[in-house]
Amino acid sequence: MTSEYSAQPQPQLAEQAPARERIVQQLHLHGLKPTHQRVRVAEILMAAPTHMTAEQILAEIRRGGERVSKATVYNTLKVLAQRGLVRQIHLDPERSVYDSTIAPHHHFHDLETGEFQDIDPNDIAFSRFPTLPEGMEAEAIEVVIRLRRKRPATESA
Amino acid sequence: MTSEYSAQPQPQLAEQAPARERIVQQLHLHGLKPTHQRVRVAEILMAAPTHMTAEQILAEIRRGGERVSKATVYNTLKVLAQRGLVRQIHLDPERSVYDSTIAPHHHFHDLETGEFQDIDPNDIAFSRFPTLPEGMEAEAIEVVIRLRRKRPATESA
DNA sequence: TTGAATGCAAACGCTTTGCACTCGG
DNA sequence: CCGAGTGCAAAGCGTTTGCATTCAA
Repeated sequence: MTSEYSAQPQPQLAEQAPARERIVQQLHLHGLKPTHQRVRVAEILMAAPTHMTAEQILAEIRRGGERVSKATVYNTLKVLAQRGLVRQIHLDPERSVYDSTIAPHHHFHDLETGEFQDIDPNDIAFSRFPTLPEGMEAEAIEVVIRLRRKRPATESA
Repeated sequence: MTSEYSAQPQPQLAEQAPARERIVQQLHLHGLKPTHQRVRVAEILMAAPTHMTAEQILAEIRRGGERVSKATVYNTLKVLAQRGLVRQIHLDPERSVYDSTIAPHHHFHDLETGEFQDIDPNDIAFSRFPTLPEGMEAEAIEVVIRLRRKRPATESA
């Protein structure tokens, strides 16, 4: 039950194992000092395509007995998002969710668990699309499909 | 520069003038005691298709010199949304926005002003759509087009 | 060494809640 | 009249900020 799946449009990464080193490199490349805390945050979020809240990441780090402050997690996530290493999404009413997949894509939103799941951008195409307001361009097109458990209906035919 | 436009799929309302009375009736029909404050909130939000935050509605009521508490505006909006008279949308990172159009539709989101604008559901159609997860059904399909002012690019051709 | 990053707690902005007072039917 | 609704202020929750301390280079 690993959470590895590789359907996302990512450049084929090298191996997964020396993840920490790749993270350190990426942070460097983006002008960020790879401190212990930053590496941990990035590592947890970017290990596989997922959607996590700041609190979840905080909990995950502390679960391993390591020290981090809430502020650092929030600040780190903000910086990672600013530098384009992760993406902050605003589809949850209560909190920000960070998405490790930065390429454009869409989401299923399970209304019962609150969880998000990626939809491959190739699985959605438009046959009709609105004219954009004068002088504007689309920075992003986001489709959210809010899901509910099908009510155990009467099976007719 | 009135904000009236009627492209929305609403049942053709009677006149617009005796709005207050219609509001009072609607509140009654939904089991809500039509107090002065509730009528004002509903009136402001439901006068025309718009998107407003609780603070904007509060300000609008007070602008007319009337008394309302912030709590009442929030509570009223919550109740109106629960009863299906308005719709609460969660596409803005900082706050809830209330939408007077309850029929399913989509949104333009102006990233510079933060404003939302409705997209007629007929202006969007899918030619490819993902399979929903087993046992789930789509409660809503929301498309958000995040807009940015086109940068005054070089006019080629 | 030394500026950048961290930790802690206080501050913040939006929203909800507790409780006494008031109002609508 | 009497319970539903209101107002106010305090509490809650997610997130940010100020400042002294610590750390990576």
